[in-house]
Parts: sequence; structure tokens; C-alpha cells
Amino acid sequence: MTRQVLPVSFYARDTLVVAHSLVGKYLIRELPTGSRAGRIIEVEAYVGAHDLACHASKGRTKRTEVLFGRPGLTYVFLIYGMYHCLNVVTERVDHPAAVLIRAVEDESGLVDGPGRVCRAYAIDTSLNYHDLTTGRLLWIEDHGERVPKSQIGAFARIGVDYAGEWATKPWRLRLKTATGK
DNA sequence: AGATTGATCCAT
DNA sequence: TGGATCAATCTG
Repeated sequence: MTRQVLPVSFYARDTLVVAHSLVGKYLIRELPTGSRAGRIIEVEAYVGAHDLACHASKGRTKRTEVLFGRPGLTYVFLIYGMYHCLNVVTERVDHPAAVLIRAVEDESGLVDGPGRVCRAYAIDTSLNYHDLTTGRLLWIEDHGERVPKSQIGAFARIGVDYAGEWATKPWRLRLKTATGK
């Protein structure tokens, strides 16, 4: 089976295309204790500064700077003082957009929720700005699976009610798993 | 439903 | 420099 580390060209595309393509890919984390891999089940797209749900809509600050950076970088932030969220930066430099990894499935079962994913994979802000294309510490692989678009459900994004009409965009994408969950 | 928890941002 | 805010999760 082919196992390809996703290259910059994967991330340097339209954010909704990247988001759809990420479903069924594998998040890989290398730790001193060994490595862990999870199939990506759910993501959310944040498409640019005009998207009022996207953190970059608040402007270019220290926190959002990475969103304006190279595709294939991570954007990791702390939320509610307790949990971390992992995003992958997309599109071209100076177009601030990203995809949030919301759920994965691995040998331990479904890891459902962005804070749980980061806890399970030991991801915190020390991995902010990490280059996902290097194949070390943290990256995403294509394992050659083809996920039919009919297997991906589209829903409103979670926790962005403040974003007005942008809150209703169907940009949360979730794989319809065998268990139906 | 309410509590938790702390980095960030801007004005009250 | 204080306080509101927050791409969440756990417990009741």
C-alpha cells in the first residue's frame, strides 16, 4: 500500500477542496513512546478573512499570523483555557484559511471532538507553526483510500453562532461511518 | 444547565 | 491594565 506524506501542493488549494480531501486521510503523530495514526473522520473549513467564523476575520494579530503563512503549516490554539484545537493552513500565503481537525478514528475507537483529538495525540501550542510536509513529529498521510463524496455529510460548523450567516454554511464535513455515528 | 480555565485582544 | 471572549468538554 502506498503511504504518501501530503505535500505542500495538497494544502495549497481551495480550502473546501482541501477539507473534503482530508476526510479519510491519516493523522500521524510521533512521540518518544511510539507513533499513533488516526483516520480523519470530521473536519471544518474556515475559508478566509471574509468568513466571520474564521479567526482571521478579526485581523492579522500575533495569534492569527500563522493563518496568513504557508500552506501546510499547523495552527494550534488553546480554547477555553483547557483544550487545544489543531488546524492545517491552506491556500496561498496572505490568504488566511485553514481546516480544523475535529475527529479521527484509530485502534482505540472514535476520538470525537477537536479537544479530544489534541489530548489523545499530545498536540499543544508547542506544535503551532509546525510544518506538516516534513514527515516528522506530526503530519498527514494518504493511504490510497478513495472516499466517495456521497459518504461525506455536510453540516453547519460548531460553536460559531456569533458569525451571523456564516454560521449556517455547511462547512463541517463528516464521514458516514459503518456504525452510523 | 453550569463549571471549568488561561491566552489573547482591545477599550468599558 | 482589566475584563470580555472563546472552532470545548465534563459533570450534574
